Amino acid sequence: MELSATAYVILGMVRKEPRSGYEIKALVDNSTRFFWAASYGQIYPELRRLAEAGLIVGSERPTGGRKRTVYEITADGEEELRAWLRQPPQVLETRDEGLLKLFFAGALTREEALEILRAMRAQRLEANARLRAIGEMKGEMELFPRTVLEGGIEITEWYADWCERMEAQILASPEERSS
Amino acid sequence: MELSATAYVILGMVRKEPRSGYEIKALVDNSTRFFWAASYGQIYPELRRLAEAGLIVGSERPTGGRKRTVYEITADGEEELRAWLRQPPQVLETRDEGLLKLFFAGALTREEALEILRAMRAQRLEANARLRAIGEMKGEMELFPRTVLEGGIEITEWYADWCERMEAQILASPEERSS
DNA sequence: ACAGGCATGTAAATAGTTACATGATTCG
DNA sequence: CGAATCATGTAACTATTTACATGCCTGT
Repeated sequence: MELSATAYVILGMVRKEPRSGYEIKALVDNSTRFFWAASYGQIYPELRRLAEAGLIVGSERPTGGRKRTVYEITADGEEELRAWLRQPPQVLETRDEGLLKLFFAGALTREEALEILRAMRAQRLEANARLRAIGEMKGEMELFPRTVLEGGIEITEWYADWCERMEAQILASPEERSS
Repeated sequence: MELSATAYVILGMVRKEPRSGYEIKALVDNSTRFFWAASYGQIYPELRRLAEAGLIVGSERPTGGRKRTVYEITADGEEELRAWLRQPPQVLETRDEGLLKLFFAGALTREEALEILRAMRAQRLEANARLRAIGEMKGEMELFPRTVLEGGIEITEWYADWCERMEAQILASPEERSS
């Protein structure tokens, strides 16, 4: 079958209750997006493919007169999801423009380099605040989503702190010849 | 001009000394790949584009009879690189299949869920070992690359530790109803 | 002689984002 | 009434990976 990881995000999101594409997108944006994002351009076509493969089924559930299709997982879909969850995780990729810039910061003055660390710190603090807000918004959460959320809160905090420490460290080190 | 971040990786890599596409790829794989990867399929076409734009210049430097083109940065290229480095970093994305699986681990037995954490821990420890090996391989490094490398070592350690803590925590918590 | 590394490149496929289009409903 | 949100979708683009092809050079 060979589904993409994004397909499994969808399977996971409709496992507990039927959801529309729009709802899935909103859920992703408040949860997995920090380690696995998905856009409408992926979600809607993927919903169609999963329905064709018989892993989910759609049904019309209009809200008032507004057209709306919700999808729920089938027994095949649940089995497929579980089989995937049992495989050891492979993908682990990061695109971090801040670290990349810091890596090349020898081409800048020290003050400009410190600016990168400050911007990075602000990024982490912002992510941290958003994660905390999500935690407060939702009342009680299930064990695993909560664990992951709290991990996100901890790691963004750690990272912000690292930026602060490195700022101090670089400030204390002698300015190197840039070329 | 609108260059991709990957173009700046190349500019940064040829800033100090002329490099071939092959060397750039090897450098990336030993440094930025942990936060910004690049494949041959990106590097070679990008080298051509950058040369056309006058940001780098290529020259033939065969090794023995083996054809080899090395590229070095131009004054325009340096200015372009520095201008980019001064812009606040934007992109910050992660694709972490482990966290994604952990997020949905409620569909598994607790033992299977713990397996995910163990696999994640192994992933971080492996990354940590590779980073340490890189640090030992290279003798003395410049301030910023070294800072970034040490940050990578610290964070992979922190993460491996988190996995361990979470394993213990989940083991201690009562098994929830999976549906 | 052969394996492994050096070196360059491309085609095809996959993944993913962005921008746009459309239209209904709800709330102030 | 107008703005925001609900809702679905697609086209175009950009990014990126994978697999393949080619061939030389070095060391065993």
